[in-house]
Amino acid sequence: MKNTQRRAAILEQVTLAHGPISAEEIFAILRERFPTLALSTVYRNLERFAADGLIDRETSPDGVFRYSGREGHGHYLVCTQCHSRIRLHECPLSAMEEKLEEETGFSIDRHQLTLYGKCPACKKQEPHN
Amino acid sequence: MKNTQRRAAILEQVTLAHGPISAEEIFAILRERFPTLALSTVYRNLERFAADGLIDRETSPDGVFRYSGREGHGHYLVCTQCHSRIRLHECPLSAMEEKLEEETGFSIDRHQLTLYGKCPACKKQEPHN
DNA sequence: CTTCTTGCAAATAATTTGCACTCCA
DNA sequence: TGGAGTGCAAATTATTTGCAAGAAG
Repeated sequence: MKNTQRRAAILEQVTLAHGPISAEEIFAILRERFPTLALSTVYRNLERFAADGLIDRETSPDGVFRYSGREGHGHYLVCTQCHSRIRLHECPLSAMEEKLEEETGFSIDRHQLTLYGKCPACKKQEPHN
Repeated sequence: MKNTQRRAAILEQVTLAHGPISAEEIFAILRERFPTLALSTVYRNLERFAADGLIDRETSPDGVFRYSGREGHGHYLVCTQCHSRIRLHECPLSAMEEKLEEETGFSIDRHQLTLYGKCPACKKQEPHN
């Protein structure tokens, strides 16, 4: 894997991002620094990183791929209205996984958990209940 | 909401399905019974059902929307190789959710949890480790 | 009848791919 | 220099939408 400026910049954005980030979002950010950057380059690198296990890929509820760094496997609580996000620090699943592996014979290698709801600010805005 | 044959058949497939099922999959099944059925009709009805809370929509790891009936909120353990699926009967999150609502002020209304790994059969097939 | 549904075809949106050119090792 | 990396445009795939015709209440 060669080391190019764009490749490094893409990976940097993933790890810099506050939470899971999409190819388009990275593209928008890096376009300023690299005016000729192609969206396909972003996709190709992200897929590469994910295949090599450098980053994680997940699908957000709107059906878009989002990538996140591996600085600690994280789960999120996201607001369905304003998309604000809070990272959860505990992962209640590690324990459960072992038990499941025994019960089912599967070998589990990853899981995705995301919780959806309304953040305090958005709750206030709609008293239509 | 009017009651049409196709609408009923689509909903039936969702509830009949073993696990989360896609629009294309439903379309393929129902095409035999309704040769003129349009894929857009399947999508429109599924979206309608989901909006009305009749069924749940989630995104599978390949980025495709999959719909599932609400006969018991369920989580799955799916094989990344053969896509076989096992439904988990316990949901370790209800307890956690309450605590999180207090801590964060969010009101949580749904969550998605899926575990990925290799099923026993597929593990055997690849001793390339 | 009158409105909700549907089929069909065309429009979007996200992602992937082919190919010629560029740049790092 | 030689192959990995990139830009660009075109191809795919999943999903959505407009509109005229069909069926349900």
